[in-house]
Amino acid sequence: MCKILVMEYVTSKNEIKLSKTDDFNAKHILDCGQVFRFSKLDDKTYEVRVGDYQAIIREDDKKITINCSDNCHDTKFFENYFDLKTDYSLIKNQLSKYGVLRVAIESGQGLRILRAPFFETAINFIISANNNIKRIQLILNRLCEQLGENRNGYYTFPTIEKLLQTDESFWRGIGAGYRAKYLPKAIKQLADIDESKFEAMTTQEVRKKLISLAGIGPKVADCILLFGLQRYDSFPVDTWIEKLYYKHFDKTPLSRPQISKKLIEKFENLSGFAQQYIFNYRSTLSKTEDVI
DNA sequence: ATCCAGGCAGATG
DNA sequence: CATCTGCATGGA
Repeated sequence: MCKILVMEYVTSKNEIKLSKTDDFNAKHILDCGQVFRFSKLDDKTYEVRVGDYQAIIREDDKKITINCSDNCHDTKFFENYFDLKTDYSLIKNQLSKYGVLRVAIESGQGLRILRAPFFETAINFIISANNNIKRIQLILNRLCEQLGENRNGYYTFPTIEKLLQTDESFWRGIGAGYRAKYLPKAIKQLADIDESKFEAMTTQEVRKKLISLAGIGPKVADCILLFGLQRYDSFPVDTWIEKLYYKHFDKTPLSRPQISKKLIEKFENLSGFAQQYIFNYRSTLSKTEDVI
């Protein structure tokens, strides 16, 4: 048993228990487009899969329980994945000074940015381009069913070795569409990257490197930076963020990279967190609404 | 049936 | 530098 200062939680074997808190909400964590391999099992239970591992999250009246799959051996992987040592009350306080964010923060209580593995995140977001979340999930589930391992109840994410063997027709076959033609190339390029070299690089330098890879442009790079490399001075701007920007920030037309730049100047090192609260707020957009 | 989704690559001003 | 076009697929 161990006890941590910030968000109180205890661990034993493969289980994490935290008292009911405003800083952990499975729906908000999973349902805001940073991760795609998850399922809602019932009203109080979610399952999330990442790499070789799986976790079951149960939200009871007074506590939240995270059960990690046996192959985790302990709870360390998911303690890190859910970033349990980061104090979100601090982040929320800082961001609340921006009036426009208050409602988004309030409605996104318990949202957390995951510390997802770099390689898997890169593949996920190459597939995400000009796609929708449902279909991204569909494609990734097919990928794992075909190339991952069946661990009695869930499929793992394929190894790099397996992915290096894929060709364009494989990706077409699982519904990746036109993204199929650059996925095999991107996988080879990603496999050649030594992630530890990023540590000495600025966010802009890493971003430039990512954009040089097949199928990765500014937006996908920003998602990889934020979710896979914990670069919180990133602000991915997709169609939803663009609409919300015009609705809540400024009507003046700008390109997406310009919107991103402007919002990073505003939110600085908390840009990524601000971005997720805003993205989580996208459900408030009605489909017929005229946004410009 | 038409539109759209966590956009990118390549071509053209 | 900015802007324009083609691109696969499945759900609404």
